[in-house]
Amino acid sequence: MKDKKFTIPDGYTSDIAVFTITSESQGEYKPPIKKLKIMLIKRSKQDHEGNQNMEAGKWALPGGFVRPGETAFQAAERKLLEETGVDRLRIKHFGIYDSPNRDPRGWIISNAHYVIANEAALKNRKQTYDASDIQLFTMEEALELDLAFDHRQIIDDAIWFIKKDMALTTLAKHFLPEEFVLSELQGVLLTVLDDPSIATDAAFFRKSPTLPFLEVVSENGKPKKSNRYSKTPAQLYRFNEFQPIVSVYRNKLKG
Amino acid sequence: MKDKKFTIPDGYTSDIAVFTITSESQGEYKPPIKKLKIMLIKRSKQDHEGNQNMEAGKWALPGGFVRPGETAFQAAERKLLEETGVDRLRIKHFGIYDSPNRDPRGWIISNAHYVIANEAALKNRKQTYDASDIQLFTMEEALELDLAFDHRQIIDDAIWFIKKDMALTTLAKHFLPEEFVLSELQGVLLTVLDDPSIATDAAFFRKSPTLPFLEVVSENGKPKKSNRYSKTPAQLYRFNEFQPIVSVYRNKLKG
DNA sequence: GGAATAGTGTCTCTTAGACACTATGCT
DNA sequence: AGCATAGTGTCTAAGAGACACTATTCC
Repeated sequence: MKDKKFTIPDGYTSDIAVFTITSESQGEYKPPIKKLKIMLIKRSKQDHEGNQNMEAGKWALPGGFVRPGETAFQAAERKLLEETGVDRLRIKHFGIYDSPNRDPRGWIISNAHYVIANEAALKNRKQTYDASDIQLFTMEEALELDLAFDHRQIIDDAIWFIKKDMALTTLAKHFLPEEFVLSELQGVLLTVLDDPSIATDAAFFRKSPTLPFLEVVSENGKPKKSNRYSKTPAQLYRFNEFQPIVSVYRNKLKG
Repeated sequence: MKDKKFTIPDGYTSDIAVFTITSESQGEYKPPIKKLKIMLIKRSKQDHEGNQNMEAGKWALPGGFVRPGETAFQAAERKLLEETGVDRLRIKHFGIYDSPNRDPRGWIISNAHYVIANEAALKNRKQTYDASDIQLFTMEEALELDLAFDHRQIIDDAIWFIKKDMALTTLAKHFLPEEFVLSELQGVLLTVLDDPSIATDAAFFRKSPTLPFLEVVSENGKPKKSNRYSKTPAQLYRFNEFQPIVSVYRNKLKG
């Protein structure tokens, strides 16, 4: 770079809020209790190159510096794998944090991403040189921790984006297996949304089959059912590619 | 900064897509023709400090380098004022562009923002040292220009965000005067959205008064009317603070 | 009266929401 | 049979969409 008349940042990082929904079994033929959780790492004393780590001992979002030749997005993919052993997840950028004093090391710009991990995908998470511990926390737990940098703010914002995307898009599909039963979908939605049309069984079971982005699963021309969460076999559904669009000028509203 | 083990970007910039809706009068007592336009600047040969400017002569989004002690957001406000003389507008961040080869000068990270400018606010726009020309373009015109850097992509994305926010939020209010008539709102929405419930007069005029984020304007206890666009006086409305929320699991959908 | 914009009356069909009811299969 | 989950029947009230109609004002 020839022209240095302007000032350049001291660092460019990517942080990732990894969300999952855990299922706690309530016994056979019962739907499990689902909870939204976020994965955080405990920052170790040194990074994997032997340098002292800032904010060691505090809980933080996985993430780190973007390398040259990389976009923040690619860095997020790489760091997620490096720090947690988690791979092949959809990453979505949702914000940028560039306040000059957010990091004591200098002017560090952070890209915030969120990711939905199927609970199973997190099973092979591991400790790394950068993280002395990795754990899942509920939203309430996470916001009470002593968090590094401005990660509390980032997590707050991430939660808001998850809720918004859950209501406005078919995001829920990333929390579910390919084929699922309506009570599973209901459980996922209820971890984040609070709406009578979802919480009321009669309403939800009647409405769901008409949703254009859901379709029933068939096998040999017969509707495919599962009794994994109930004694009565329940219809299996899957998401199709339909991208719903809503508008405040068309529909009934909630404020 | 003591630790330089990682690589730092060569620059950090803010770009702003300034949108406005122009009104072309069709004569007295007629609603004007409204069009969504974007303000672009023609990059001059030198910047205001006398340095050679990259991509001179091409059309580009207003924007520039973020200064130390500044966030990208604050830089967007400052550059908008510097380059266009436009002030006091709401700026919204919508994306980040950090591909390593997007700018020939090096690894330049750009924050993309959009802004809604009332047409009147753009009236005092001016040429500056950085911009040899400033003009408004329709979306079709803008996407046919020879645009600097990856600004075509950024503009494409900005259009998508404007459409989304227009449908999902009360964004339309920033394109309208404080008090407005339903046909004005309809005109604004139709520049971006295409929906029978908006385009059909009977449907739109019946639905609008029930929208919770709109309220009728009164004066001395009487409904306040205007005949600026019609011979028959039309009711004036304003937006209130209601923030509508929609969900794909509740409402009728469009794909 | 004619033209143009701003609405309203009325009808039909669909949907939301509530509540009671049936269906299935394990123990 | 009892229990828990998965639905359906039926009613009511509200809303969407279509089409014709009225209302106001200027010329």
